[in-house]
Amino acid sequence: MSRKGSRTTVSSKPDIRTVAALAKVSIATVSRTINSSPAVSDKLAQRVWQAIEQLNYFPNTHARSLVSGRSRIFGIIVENMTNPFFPELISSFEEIAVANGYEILVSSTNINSASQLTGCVRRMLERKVEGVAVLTFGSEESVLDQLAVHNMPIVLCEFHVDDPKISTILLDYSAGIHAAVAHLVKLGHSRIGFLAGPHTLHSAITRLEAFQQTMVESNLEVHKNWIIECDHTLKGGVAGFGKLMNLESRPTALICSNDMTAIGVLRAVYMAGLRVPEDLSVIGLDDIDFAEFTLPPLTTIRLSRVELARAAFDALLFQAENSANPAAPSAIQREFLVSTTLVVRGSTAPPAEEKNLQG
Amino acid sequence: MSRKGSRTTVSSKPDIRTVAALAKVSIATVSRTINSSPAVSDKLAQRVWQAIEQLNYFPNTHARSLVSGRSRIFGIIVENMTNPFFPELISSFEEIAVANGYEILVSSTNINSASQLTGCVRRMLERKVEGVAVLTFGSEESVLDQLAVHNMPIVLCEFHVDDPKISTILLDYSAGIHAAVAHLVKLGHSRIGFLAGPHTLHSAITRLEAFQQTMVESNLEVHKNWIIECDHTLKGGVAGFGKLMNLESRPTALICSNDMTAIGVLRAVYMAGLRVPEDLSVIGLDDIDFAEFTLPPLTTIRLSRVELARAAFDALLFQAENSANPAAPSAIQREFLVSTTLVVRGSTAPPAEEKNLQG
DNA sequence: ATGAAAGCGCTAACAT
DNA sequence: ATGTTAGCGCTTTCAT
Repeated sequence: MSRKGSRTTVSSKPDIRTVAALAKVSIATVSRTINSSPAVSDKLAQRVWQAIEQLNYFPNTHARSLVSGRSRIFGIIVENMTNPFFPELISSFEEIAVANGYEILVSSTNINSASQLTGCVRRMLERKVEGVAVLTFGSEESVLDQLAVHNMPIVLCEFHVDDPKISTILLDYSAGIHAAVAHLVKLGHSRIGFLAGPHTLHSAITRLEAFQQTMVESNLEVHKNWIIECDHTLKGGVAGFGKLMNLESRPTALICSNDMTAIGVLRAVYMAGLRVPEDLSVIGLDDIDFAEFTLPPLTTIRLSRVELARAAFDALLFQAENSANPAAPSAIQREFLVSTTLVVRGSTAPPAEEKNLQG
Repeated sequence: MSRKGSRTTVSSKPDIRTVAALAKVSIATVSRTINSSPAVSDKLAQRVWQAIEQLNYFPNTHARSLVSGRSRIFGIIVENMTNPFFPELISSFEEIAVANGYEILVSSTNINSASQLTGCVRRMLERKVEGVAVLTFGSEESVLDQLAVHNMPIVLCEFHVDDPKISTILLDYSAGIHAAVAHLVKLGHSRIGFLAGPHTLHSAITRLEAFQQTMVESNLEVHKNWIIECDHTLKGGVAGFGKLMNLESRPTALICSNDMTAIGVLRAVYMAGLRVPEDLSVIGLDDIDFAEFTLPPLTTIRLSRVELARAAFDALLFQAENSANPAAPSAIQREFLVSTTLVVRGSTAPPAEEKNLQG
């Protein structure tokens, strides 16, 4: 037993045998105690816990995983960390996972790069994750194929896959977009444009379609020129607004496929010498933390990260428990719904009476 | 039941024995091949790789970790995911780690909550991480003690700890802050304020001290009233500017302890009906991705996430290799330096007095 | 209710 | 250069 400075060092790492010896029980009893098996008497359990505490013992998860076949790790794949939506989502997912005794393995590599994708899948497989949340919002075909081959439980957004191991989270964009359009109409807008996400992204298409349908239902005209494909980035928003400025006839309000695009628009409007919301009303989608602090504060359609993370985790946990327990045979929940709500802030106002964008 | 009797089907997950059987070699040869041991003949190695590919085999990291004592996981602890600096930092760290065959275990729990802290340390210990990067920038005493007890290799920022297992990353704030002050002076400013971070944070104090020293060196007066303690958040920036507005005599330029504070100031200035940079020049610190897209684009002192992540990873890897290899005895690098540079954008300009401004 | 013992899939010592 | 074998620390039958 050595001592170093003021800090006492643990002599050597205790294992389950050390604990068993100190508690004067078998290692099986220690294992049962750790795993809260009801088959341990209070008396022994207490002795074991005391020994564990005294030795500062932590079970080795690698050994546990190896023998039990359960790693207690979920993978989570996102495309792009530069959009704060994803860190926020991961953070929520992590919190829920940890609260449930799970660890997460994050992969944020570019899904469209074949080599990176293979590496990402490989990491998941090697670490023996029990399931993967593919939160790339619709650019996941390739990763899906690779994972599905290995019979991996998966949860993804937007669309259904006919595989009992794959669950789906449906995002109710319509509700939020409907509220957004209604909000604009109430303010007096009828000339409403939409800055869409990349058409290669399922979710971007779904959002656009929800907008179009809402417009039709609201008896509002959808100008083709006012629907512009952007790429869900700040720069994309700037570029999208640029295209709009080149038009002769322009909308008085703009709904953006995500907040990053909307924030880019905010900036581009400012650089153009115009003002939000006086000259143009802008609505985002996501409600990232920053949205509250833009100039002006962004009116946006909230897509709850917590709800989404919860749904993803539940889906995966159901699958994992199901796989682990042969008793529970089939009918597990494989579809989850996440709602959206409008959050009104300062980037929307009635349209200018006299002048509009062509001031 | 016999050990591996009916394990002939390709459908069930292949293990090292399956590969060995198919390649007609021993499992040791398979293991050596996987680990690129030079002691395997090309001929056998090729047979093994072929079998691996054919079977779609992935080694089980839990088994590897268990027997080798090397988990190939590094922990990373950050305080607060709402500041984009940290996701960006984690992302860089992850990329470097993965490129080097490591996985990362992120913990973003609140370090000041004792229970959360214990949980976080426990996770690191249970998953047997080989080292932990404590990137909380100076509020880490408690986590440090808990980890150090377990003789865990650690890397942290700002300050030295007299422990061979603990490495330090020194951040050269002075360089960047010096450049920032020089930039302001050149523009004609002499009335420069500083929105500091929380005084409980080592890095915040270091930043403030660097500012004060730079001011003295530049023969500029440091007004006590112009040094305001904020909390490194957007809201903190808003509040900090509010305090400044209550002063009779105000600075014409403001350096903020981080970008979030600066962005908060940008917003508060706008809400107060004033303008950046005409009425107030603002400089941030970090250069988060968003800084380029604020209104106006933020002049800021860049603290490279990539450099920082690289330093943290290297420090940990040195320690891990050192621990694993008894041959390499002592003198490993335990100090790393990360530089800062000024990035001039649109939030700085000559002070109003020097310009011919209308109204 | 408790313990003894058999591995989980792999690496590393030791043999050859 | 290749194979044999003994565990890594734990969970889980199977006995008792």
